[in-house]
Amino acid sequence: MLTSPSFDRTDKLLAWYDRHHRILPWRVTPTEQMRGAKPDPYRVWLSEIMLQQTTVEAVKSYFTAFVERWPDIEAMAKASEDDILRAWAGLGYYSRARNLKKCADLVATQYSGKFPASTAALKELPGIGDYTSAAIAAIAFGEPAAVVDGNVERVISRLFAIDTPLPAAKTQIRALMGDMTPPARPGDFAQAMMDLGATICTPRRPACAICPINEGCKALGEHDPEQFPRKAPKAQKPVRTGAAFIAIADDGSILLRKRKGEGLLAGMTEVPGSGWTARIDGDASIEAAPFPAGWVASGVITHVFTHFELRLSVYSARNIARHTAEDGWWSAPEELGGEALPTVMKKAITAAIPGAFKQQAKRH
DNA sequence: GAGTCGTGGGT
DNA sequence: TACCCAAGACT
Repeated sequence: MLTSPSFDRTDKLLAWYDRHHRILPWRVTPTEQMRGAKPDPYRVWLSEIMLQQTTVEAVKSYFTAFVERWPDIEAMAKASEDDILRAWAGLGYYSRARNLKKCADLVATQYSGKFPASTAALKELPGIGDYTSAAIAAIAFGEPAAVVDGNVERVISRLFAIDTPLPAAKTQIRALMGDMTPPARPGDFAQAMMDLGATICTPRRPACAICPINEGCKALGEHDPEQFPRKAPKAQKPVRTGAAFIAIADDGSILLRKRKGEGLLAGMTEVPGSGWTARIDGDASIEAAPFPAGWVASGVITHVFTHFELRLSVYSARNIARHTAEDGWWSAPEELGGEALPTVMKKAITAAIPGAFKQQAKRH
């Protein structure tokens, strides 16, 4: 008799997930769910925001620290945005942290501390778009939503050998994902597709021989799976220059200030510098100094952002009197690690003060 | 649809 | 080395 290929695939993938799912701090395993445990919408939401364009390994320690400090939405709503930004520092894409706080406030006040359960309502919340709304609805609330992230795009574009390049193919991919998603266990199915993409159907050298749904994979049968998904070539990134000034007081404190606006690194902490942007070079010379002092060239650091590369000339001066600074604040050496300093700023400070940030060993 | 928005790891 | 890429959202 005829069997439905899509049902076969869905069934096989769920069976594979039951045996081979990754163990992750935010995940409730199939076994735990069978014993009655349910995913906490707050933890699902927090993990999904952190995971946007960010590797699982990078997220783990941040997620653990966040849920320890803010165990529920009410706790996070009580926190200040600056507290959130300090805890988020280093994870990147800082608008996520600002939207995290906005969303926590909204859910706490407008939804009585309970996340709305549908993709449509979730998508209205700040920082929650097509992917995240579907992921939360499927994982936390059992809605059979089509969860499409980069992994799913890759898996489906290979299964069906989709020649349309991304992102134009996204509508078609979402429809196909919707067809495959089962009414039962939609959250596990979504996570199964993502685990498959992360561990088997990888961007390069996919392990097709051990793929649980390799049967009927069009890319495997007729093409080179590695050639999917098709993507438009990306533009090269320009190189920008600028200057950063490390003003050091007699007790070792460093002068910091807060970045304004809503764009790059908005709301984060920085050292004084020239006004570089993604599009415009800043003054890389000592003339950009915030005030006269015995500035000494302390090297040039390079930092690569998503769409441009920044070369910062770093200058430092010691024994600066505190009243010299007109704005900002002085941060003592032992407080520096707790500031909302993005990585590019930590690099600049380290160029002038090699021991400023003692790296703590990561446990694996 | 195309830009903007971080960072670290892998090849 | 110089790329590529990772559970995208927002404008």
